Amino acid sequence: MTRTLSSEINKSIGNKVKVKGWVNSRRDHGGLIFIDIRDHSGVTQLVFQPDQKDAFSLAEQLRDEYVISAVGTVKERDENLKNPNIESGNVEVVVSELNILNRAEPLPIQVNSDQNISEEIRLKYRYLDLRRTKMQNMLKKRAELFSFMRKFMEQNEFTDVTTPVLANSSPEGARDFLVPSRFQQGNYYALPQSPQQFKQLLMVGGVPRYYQMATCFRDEDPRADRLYGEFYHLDMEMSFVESGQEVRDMMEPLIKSLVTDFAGKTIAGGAVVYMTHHEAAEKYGSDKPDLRYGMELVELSDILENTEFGVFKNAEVVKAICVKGGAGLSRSQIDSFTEIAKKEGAGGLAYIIYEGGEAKSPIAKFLNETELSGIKEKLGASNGDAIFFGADKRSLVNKVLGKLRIEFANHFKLKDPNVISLVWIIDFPFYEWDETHKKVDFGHNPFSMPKGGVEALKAAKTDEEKLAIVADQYDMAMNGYEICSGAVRNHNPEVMYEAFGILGYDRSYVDAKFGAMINAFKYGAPPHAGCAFGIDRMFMELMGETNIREVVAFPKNGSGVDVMMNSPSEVDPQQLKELGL
RNA sequence: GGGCUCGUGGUAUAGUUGGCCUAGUACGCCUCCCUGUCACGGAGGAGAUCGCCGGUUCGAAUCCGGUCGGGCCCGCCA
Repeated sequence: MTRTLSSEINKSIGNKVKVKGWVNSRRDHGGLIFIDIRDHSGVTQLVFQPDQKDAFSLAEQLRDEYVISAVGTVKERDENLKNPNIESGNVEVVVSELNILNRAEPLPIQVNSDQNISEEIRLKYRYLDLRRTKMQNMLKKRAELFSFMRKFMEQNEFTDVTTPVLANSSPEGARDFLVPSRFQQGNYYALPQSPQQFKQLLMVGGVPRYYQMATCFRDEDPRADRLYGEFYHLDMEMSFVESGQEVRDMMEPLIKSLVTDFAGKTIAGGAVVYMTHHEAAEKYGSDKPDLRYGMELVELSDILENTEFGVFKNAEVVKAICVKGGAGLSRSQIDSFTEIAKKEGAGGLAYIIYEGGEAKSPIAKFLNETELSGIKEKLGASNGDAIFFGADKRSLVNKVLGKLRIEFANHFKLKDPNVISLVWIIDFPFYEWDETHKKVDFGHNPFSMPKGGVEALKAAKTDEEKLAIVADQYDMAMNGYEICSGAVRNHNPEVMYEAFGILGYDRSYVDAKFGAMINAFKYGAPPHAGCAFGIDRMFMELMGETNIREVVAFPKNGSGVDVMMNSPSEVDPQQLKELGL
């Protein structure tokens, strides 16, 4: 007699079976006891009758979450006793022999109900939380995802290479986790923020196509879409590639297939959209736009060229978005959107509401007829809609309206959960303006290749010219989240020196910080490019979750604490002594 | 580092313009009854100094100050 799973029990009518699992619920009728036994595959009803005296009296002791094994005969239920709500509802196991494998105290959280439980408690008792069906499915689905991605990479002849977890601190980027060295006291390893340098060195090492399900470590404040501490990249790199297009063409089929085949959802507009970084900022006020809904930012400079309205007249740019059905917003709702705009840095939030054939607006009296009709026409507004304005510096207007666009989409529930928006954002600026230090600095990582190569770098003299340089660098946005970042890498030491030189760093700085890479590039580095997908975030979106901790077995909380394991924790002084600390 | 917000039996919550609160409800837990339930049902019961400290007041879950913890956001995340 073999062990039978709940999901298989329907096939065993008339057979003697052994089932093992947890007591999901009990219904003790005095002279008849029902126990729902749960295993990873589902739930089965066990019946205990008084004629099986030993089993029956033992069954009276059962409580929720006791671990049991039972031997009995699978019986088809009478028609009126079938339960269509569970997979095994047509049968039940009439038990002749019961074993209590382990008892359980009353659980701090109920596993067999859908009651809301605070995340704090769930994380503290994660091992119980994971028993819930939803979490069981999540774990299975996540394993499926990893397998799905691996198969794709293997089919395309990528070589899985594991890279060190004890690595070096990177000079740019996020805060590192440091590991003190026992041999070299006073020196530290750092856990890698990504295998960036290793994978580029693999290219130099003659690996044509590399990939890895890489653990990345960053000691930065978490968010709902950002795990604390560690997360997973689908990291890949290809050699003898000179354009980002080759990387995107390689990976795009995987992502599309993840949306349709793996998640069973639809791609917004049926295809992956291409957009430059500049266009994304101007049309959507974001470098990771969600294209499941419209509300594009529309520039009104031409219409308002000669406006008398001071706020518009003095602004660098005036843009607006049209909110369909926005006329239905209440005064207090508009106020709360105004608050959001102010929080983003706007002075206020001007609007026009089209209602009953009229344009109602606190600013209408400052605009003439031509301007009013021009605005309405250009935004495509009609009765029942509302237009919201941004008038300020261009970057601020884009940011504010971009944020409002998302807020309105949430308010009007425009994000279809069955549709996934995929956008490649290309042509990222090579440098960015660092407002904190009032200087030009690297926007992303310093390893990208500027379009136009070393000549483009040498030609740029002013800050403005430097900021206009574009990198062959690209992101993919999924439903408004950045899920991938990649670039054609800079494999030429001279370009590397020049890229840093422009920012005022001399050769010795580059040699000191990126010695291994610079050295390697001197010995025949092939041109190469690649990218990395944030697996956890992508999985979250594919599963329709809004909190990334929902799709990870054992996440840290917002303070970087594992409340179940109690880490981080103090260590034995002897351990510190060995490390010279 | 900053902003917003939450903290009430094991769990989820009501109460939060001070007194009708001796803190209500649901699930869970305990005892008893029950041979067809499947969110079983019925009867009874235990369990909370309302995160913590201090203050205001005749009176504080409720107001004030501080503190601890959670969540969301800004900064940060090459």
